Amino acid sequence: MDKAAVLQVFESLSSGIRLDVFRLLVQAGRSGRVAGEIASSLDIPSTNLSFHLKTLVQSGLLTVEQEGRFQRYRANIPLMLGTIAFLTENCCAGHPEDCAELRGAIPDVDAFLPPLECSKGDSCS
Amino acid sequence: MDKAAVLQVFESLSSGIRLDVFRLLVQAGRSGRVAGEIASSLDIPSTNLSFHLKTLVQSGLLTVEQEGRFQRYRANIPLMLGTIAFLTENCCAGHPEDCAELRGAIPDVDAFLPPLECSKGDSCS
DNA sequence: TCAATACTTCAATAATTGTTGAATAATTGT
DNA sequence: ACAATTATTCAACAATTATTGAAGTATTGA
Repeated sequence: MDKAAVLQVFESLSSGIRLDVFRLLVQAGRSGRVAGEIASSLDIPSTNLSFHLKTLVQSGLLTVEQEGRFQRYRANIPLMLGTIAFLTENCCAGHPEDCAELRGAIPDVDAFLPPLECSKGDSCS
Repeated sequence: MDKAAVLQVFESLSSGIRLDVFRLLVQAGRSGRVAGEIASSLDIPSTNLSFHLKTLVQSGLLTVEQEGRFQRYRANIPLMLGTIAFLTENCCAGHPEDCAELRGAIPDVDAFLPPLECSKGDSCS
């Protein structure tokens, strides 16, 4: 897995619609969903959904299989997890355990989030 | 960690420059790097780098700390890993082991990548 | 205090992405 | 064969993101 592949994965998850689609399909598991089901679940015009599905298939995060006149989409979870492996490669100069530890047990992530972003004009520092 | 936060993480890694910056800092570990070091390592104009660093800090993937006139950036690895936790929530309708298994041991991911994308006009099917 | 250094902000512009409706292709049931 | 269904492609347009150079802020060392 090279940089270009990883970049495609992130690009393909960097849209609210595509993130919703991927999550829906992760939850659907092996049975996946056909395009029309996705469109009605998420209330997205089919023409726009097609655009986003294409992006997700190109990155490899989704697979498609034809079923008569339906197209069945499924999530590719291993690719997702492998993307993290790429990011944590050669981790932590001299303290590789900083990554290793974390790969096993995923902690309470909220503690690592930054404070809420101050939006336009309001004086919070 | 909610959808908006996860989306920001993916948006902030969906640029080649930002992906390079994050990887550089993952490898740097606890010592991080100051902005100027990042700029010269990756050969990016400082004004453009600033733009990308801001994006990464806002998503939480990087932290900044002032050091005299320098700004020291560090990668936030737990946030990265937590993002995956979010994606694999409620996984795999009836077969949760599909995710659970994979969370522990990360497989040969290349096997899950799609065939090379055919670019404009060339007849490969 | 003054000049040099480190970095960021701003405004203009360039480049890329997302959305829509109309047209198209493929498949099924009658 | 025909009409209905499922989904995709295309071209126009809208919206968002990225890049640059000039100007600005803050810190340091002389």
